[in-house]
Amino acid sequence: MNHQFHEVPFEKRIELIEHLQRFVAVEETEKDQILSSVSFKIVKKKEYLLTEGQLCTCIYFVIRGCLRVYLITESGLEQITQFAIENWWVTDYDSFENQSPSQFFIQATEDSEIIVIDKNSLEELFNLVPKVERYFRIILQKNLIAAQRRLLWINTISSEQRYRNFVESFPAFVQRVPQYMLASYLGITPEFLSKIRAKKQ
Amino acid sequence: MNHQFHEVPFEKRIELIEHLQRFVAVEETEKDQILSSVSFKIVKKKEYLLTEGQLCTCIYFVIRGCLRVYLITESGLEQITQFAIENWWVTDYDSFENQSPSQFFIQATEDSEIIVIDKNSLEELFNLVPKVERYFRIILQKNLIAAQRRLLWINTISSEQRYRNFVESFPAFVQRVPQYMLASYLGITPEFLSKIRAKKQ
DNA sequence: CGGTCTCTTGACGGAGTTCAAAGCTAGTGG
DNA sequence: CCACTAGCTTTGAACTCCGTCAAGAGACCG
Repeated sequence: MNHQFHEVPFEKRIELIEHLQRFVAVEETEKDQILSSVSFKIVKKKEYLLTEGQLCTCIYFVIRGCLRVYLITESGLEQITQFAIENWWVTDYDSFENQSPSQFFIQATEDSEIIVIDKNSLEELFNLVPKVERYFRIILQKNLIAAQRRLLWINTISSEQRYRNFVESFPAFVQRVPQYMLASYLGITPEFLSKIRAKKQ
Repeated sequence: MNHQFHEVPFEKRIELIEHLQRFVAVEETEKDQILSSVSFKIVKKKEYLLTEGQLCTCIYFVIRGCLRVYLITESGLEQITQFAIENWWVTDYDSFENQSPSQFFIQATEDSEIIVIDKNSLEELFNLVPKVERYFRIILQKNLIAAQRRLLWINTISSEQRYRNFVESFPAFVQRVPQYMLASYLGITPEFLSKIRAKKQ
């Protein structure tokens, strides 16, 4: 059995609720409503939460571990578009919202613990606890700011500077993924990333 | 008098409410609450809604016309990050949410008619009419999908293809802005865009 | 240990930039 | 309403960053 669905173990509940509390004030009764709408999943390194062609019916919250989102380009290469580590939400919003086949893969790059909400549960939850909808509005806003900042960086600074900025911003994260994945995420070839590193600053 | 604030003229109300109706079902009493929270503004070509260093306290909805969002890079060049035409919302979400000084300019590239909501009014409106918060969650989700798609394009297809895709997707829009702005938005030099065009397909 | 996956290094090529100059176009004032 | 000017677009030559290809060196896992 690769994929395991559970009730959310007690000690894991804290992580999700704590994250919600950072942005909205959640009351006890609401916590129960939230936790009964979500499930818990353990994925081993290299297992998939989503593959190309599937409908993406769920949204994922990383408790422990790391996920990557990527697609296969026309020329057959993996292009990584996102990573998700602890306290990050991730899904293919396009497929999730429009119930259209996804072009992406979502794969664990480490053994990971994930909270899962499916689309229907989430919509019910939005109606039941409007604060959750506010929370997601805020999360989406933050994701949008981050995506726009990445777009800006691509157009204004060199690949070398982008790599160095990234390492400075997320030093711990750089240790956790192989260089060829980092290169793909940064939009450069592994060879060129290697040459940048060889320059030793 | 450059900037004019008004009650929203009756015939303009329709545009905003119609856009809301595409995503959430708004009732008559809610329409009134929404419309009393917003104001209306006319900006002439080249006028600014936001300049670098200001706090971005408002969010803008374009009724007629076109806005561009840009910043000045370290090397002193204008880098355009977004355009907004009819039925698009635009703001600097970073400055708007965190009340930090903006690094962006928001400028009209045509004479434009704009609906304006300031941050406080919007937050009141979210509490008063939760459907509006749902609407903005959906709008943010769409913006995020678009931004992620742009990021993907930059990493997977050539500048020439990106330009041709853009022209095919937004043929009318290409007529409305000068080429050097389009080049900036696409992340290429005006010279290179000119050379692409000279190739005649 | 053996094989596959990952990282490094070098030679070469091409997409896109920079700089400079000339041709156009559109807005402005007289 | 025309002329003038400032701003926009085009063209070309030289250059640069980064990708491609190829081959070898490490590193990790069964």
